[in-house]
Amino acid sequence: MSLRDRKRVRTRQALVEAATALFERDGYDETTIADIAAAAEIGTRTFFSYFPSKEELLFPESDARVQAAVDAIADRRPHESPAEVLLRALHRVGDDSDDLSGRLAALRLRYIRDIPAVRGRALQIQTDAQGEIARHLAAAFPEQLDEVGAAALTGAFVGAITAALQVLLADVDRLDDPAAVQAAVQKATDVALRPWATGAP
Amino acid sequence: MSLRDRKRVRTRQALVEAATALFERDGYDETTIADIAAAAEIGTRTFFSYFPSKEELLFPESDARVQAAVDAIADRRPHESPAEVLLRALHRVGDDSDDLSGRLAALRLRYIRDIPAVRGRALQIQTDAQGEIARHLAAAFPEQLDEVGAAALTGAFVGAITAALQVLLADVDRLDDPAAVQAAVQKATDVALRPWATGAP
DNA sequence: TTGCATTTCCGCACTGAGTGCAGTTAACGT
DNA sequence: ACGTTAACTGCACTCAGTGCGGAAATGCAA
Repeated sequence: MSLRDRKRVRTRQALVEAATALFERDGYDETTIADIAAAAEIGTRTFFSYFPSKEELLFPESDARVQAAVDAIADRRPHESPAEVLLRALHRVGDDSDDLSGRLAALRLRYIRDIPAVRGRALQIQTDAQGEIARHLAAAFPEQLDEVGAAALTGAFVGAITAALQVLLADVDRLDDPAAVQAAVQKATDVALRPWATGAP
Repeated sequence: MSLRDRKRVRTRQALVEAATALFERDGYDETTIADIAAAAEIGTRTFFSYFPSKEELLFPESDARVQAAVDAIADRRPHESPAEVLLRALHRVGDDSDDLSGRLAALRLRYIRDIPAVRGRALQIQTDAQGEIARHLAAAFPEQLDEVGAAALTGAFVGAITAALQVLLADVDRLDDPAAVQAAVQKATDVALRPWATGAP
């Protein structure tokens, strides 16, 4: 890894940290990109060569989570059903929960609730990830699933979990308490997947 | 209904029509709010007292569809299960398909696919509608569903249909052909709900 | 019709996100 | 050490969206 690359990674990291601190101190809307860039000691214009928009600062590693799910699908054992594999994949994403502690994650949860632009972006990312997972799932089970069926199955699981989680998190006032959030995630998956737990299709 | 109110409705309508025409002619990004306001013969500033943002022009009656679903839930027959009622409600939303013809609807579908800001807003609206429907469903079946369970059920259905539809619409190049779109919607619901069709929970 | 209150309209000035361009700086490979 | 390539950054710009204050239109009562 070259000096250039290392520097780039370091600057990117600095931007996320600066943004986290400023968001915590002043709030999302009150923090401008110019502020963040200044705090990370780069020019305002340069910010946009690291992140295409302000919202993206809150989702710095969304690719890695998708990758984890895709890997989980690839690791399937020969006798597993599509639903079982998908469940394992989604579980692995949820377990990526060093992400649930962390100040940025707490901010993210709060802003997904409170700030429309962030919620919109989060939903987009989720939809895209869902599509990617569905594509891999279909590829892994060519006999049992076509693209549409895989999308429907994935959409049902993700939709159920997300919707349940949204209700549960609405009541959590301390979004920076990892235990509370983790408990909500646990309960959401339990409730959402109960219908499948008995007689899985 | 007073003159004031009638005028307001007329102006709102004029804005949607002007926007539709300009979007069709020049494209979404190339059309500015100033253009639209000018075409509807109001000041640029006044636009924002009719719509809070440019995206909103594409969703001028999202409330009505939610209301249709809520009404469908209220109309339940005594023996119906939550899933059955929900299915009927979602079906009624899908059948609101004078919306599938219409130039605005075609633009909406295209832009949901192609323009991130519009996709984000569409997902937000869907999520909110989903939550509203789930709340009413829970209220209609207090013995069988709590808020979380209702959200999960609704999320599963909507998620499945939406995901299936997205795959199917990706292949439709003529989004302004109501028959093709209607067929995709039909197939999406069929595929998505097949797992429930047999042994419904 | 007149007069007054309320609502709507709309110009102005402003902030902040995001882009294109062009010049400079810094890292890279040789 | 030197030319090449990529990154940095200031500048000028467009556009979305907001706050404010005055002007115009509408509603209502006398």
